[in-house]
Amino acid sequence: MAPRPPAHTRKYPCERCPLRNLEIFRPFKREELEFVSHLKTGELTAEAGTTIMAEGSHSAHLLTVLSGWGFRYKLLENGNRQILNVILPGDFIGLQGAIMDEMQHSVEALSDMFLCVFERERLWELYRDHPGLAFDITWLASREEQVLDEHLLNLGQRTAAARTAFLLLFLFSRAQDRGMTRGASVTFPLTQQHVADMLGLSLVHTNRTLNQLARKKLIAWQDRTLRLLDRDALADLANWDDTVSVQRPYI
Amino acid sequence: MAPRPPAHTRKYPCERCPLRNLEIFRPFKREELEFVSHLKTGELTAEAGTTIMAEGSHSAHLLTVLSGWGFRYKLLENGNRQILNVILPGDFIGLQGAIMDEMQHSVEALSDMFLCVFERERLWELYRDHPGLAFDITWLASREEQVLDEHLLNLGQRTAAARTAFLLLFLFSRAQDRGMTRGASVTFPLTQQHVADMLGLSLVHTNRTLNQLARKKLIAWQDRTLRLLDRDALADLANWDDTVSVQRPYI
DNA sequence: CGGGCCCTTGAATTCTCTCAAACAATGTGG
DNA sequence: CCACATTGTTTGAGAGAATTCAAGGGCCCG
Repeated sequence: MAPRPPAHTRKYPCERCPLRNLEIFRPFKREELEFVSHLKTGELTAEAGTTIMAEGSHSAHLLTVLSGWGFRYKLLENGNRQILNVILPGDFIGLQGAIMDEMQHSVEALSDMFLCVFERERLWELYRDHPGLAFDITWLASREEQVLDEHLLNLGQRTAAARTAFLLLFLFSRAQDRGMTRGASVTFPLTQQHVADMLGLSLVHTNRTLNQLARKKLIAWQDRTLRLLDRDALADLANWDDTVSVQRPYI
Repeated sequence: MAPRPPAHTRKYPCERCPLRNLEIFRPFKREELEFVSHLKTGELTAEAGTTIMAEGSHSAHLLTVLSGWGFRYKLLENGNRQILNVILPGDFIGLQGAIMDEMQHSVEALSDMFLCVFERERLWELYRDHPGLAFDITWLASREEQVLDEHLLNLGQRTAAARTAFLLLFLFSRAQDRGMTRGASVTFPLTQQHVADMLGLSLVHTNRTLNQLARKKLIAWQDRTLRLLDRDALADLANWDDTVSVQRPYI
């Protein structure tokens, strides 16, 4: 990472952060905005397929996603991969690495991504001087915990079809909150292998399950575009609560 | 919960908190101890089998476990239960309810438990006046996230035998850190149904898998006592990293 | 003694995986 | 423009894993 460039060279100074236009994100107070702007040390572009953080490293950076898709994962010795969650705009990356000693998972870009870079060392200043922001970070960690709880329930207790329906609804509505959908469609950068690795299913079985959902006209997925054709039926299949998304903070 | 009793009626005033004797827990600074003592509003005894917090409620309390075992879980409409994690001394309960609007999971006591009660409303004071403690809370949330990541990997990518071995090692070493083991034995208040609900396996299959581990002389489990007979073989089976536990904070 | 809870076992069924092969779409270099 | 490699999807078939259903046993407690 280059040393901090003058703020005016930033593509997205915090005052014009693209996330600020989305209803899903809670607006900053003025002094918080100033502090976050001061915390920011750079910007990062990652091409699809790039590893952004590696398990075992203790990254010097905290990142906030401004655009694009990524995912967090862990590998087993035998090469099996478990995708832990998909990462979307507003998500905060690297907290584990900043708080514990090292990252216990890796992060990879699914599409080209644009990210905001913060110095890990300054996290302490944030806790000391901006309890509201500290609270926001805890909010984010707590929300991620909630999501993981839901995924655990999904893997442990649902059948392959329900599990898949749940995942697609989950990803779609997260994308929707971020203005990345058009009607019932999203540009969807995952492959079936990613879905399989997220659900703990084999690729073959994932394929058959997806085709089964497509045959029943619940979804259509071609050319990197996912369409939810019958959201109610999907929600029903997956026991999905269609609760309204509340505003969330970001850093 | 009774209104705050005078501090001297406490069974465990914070200065004599039983957790302070355990190496696994990071000691407080003096002023932190004072503040936490002031934050504490009571104590709670829960009998085995009691529901301590219910999904959907927005509990007024934050709890720290002083002794005993419990678990967090979610239910599906069909009655299926996913146990998300086991709760042991030092664990902090109810953060989700305090930060988001309501709890998305329930908590039940596995054995008799003794807990420390904090007023949820005062959490904000903690963030405002004690950034070190705020950081500790984030640490705990972040650590729980890490554990959930590991469980997701466990459910998604390991076979029943490896999954079971992993869980037993996980629980045993957590109990060990808290001084609850004697040699290779723990008093283990879970039933096979709990293990099944934690691993996403049926009771019958869990039983067969446990018996298989017992037949291979890796474990012995009778009379609420679990013994790890061959920890190396278990670790090998489960791809277990026997990393030394680092000190953790508590509130 | 009866009821409840937990563990155990057998048998049949269903789900999911692995192996193997083929196909489509895309991009590259010759 | 074609041959070829690469990546992602699809299908069939057989094997293996895990589930369900059913029943019995042990133990504790009222």
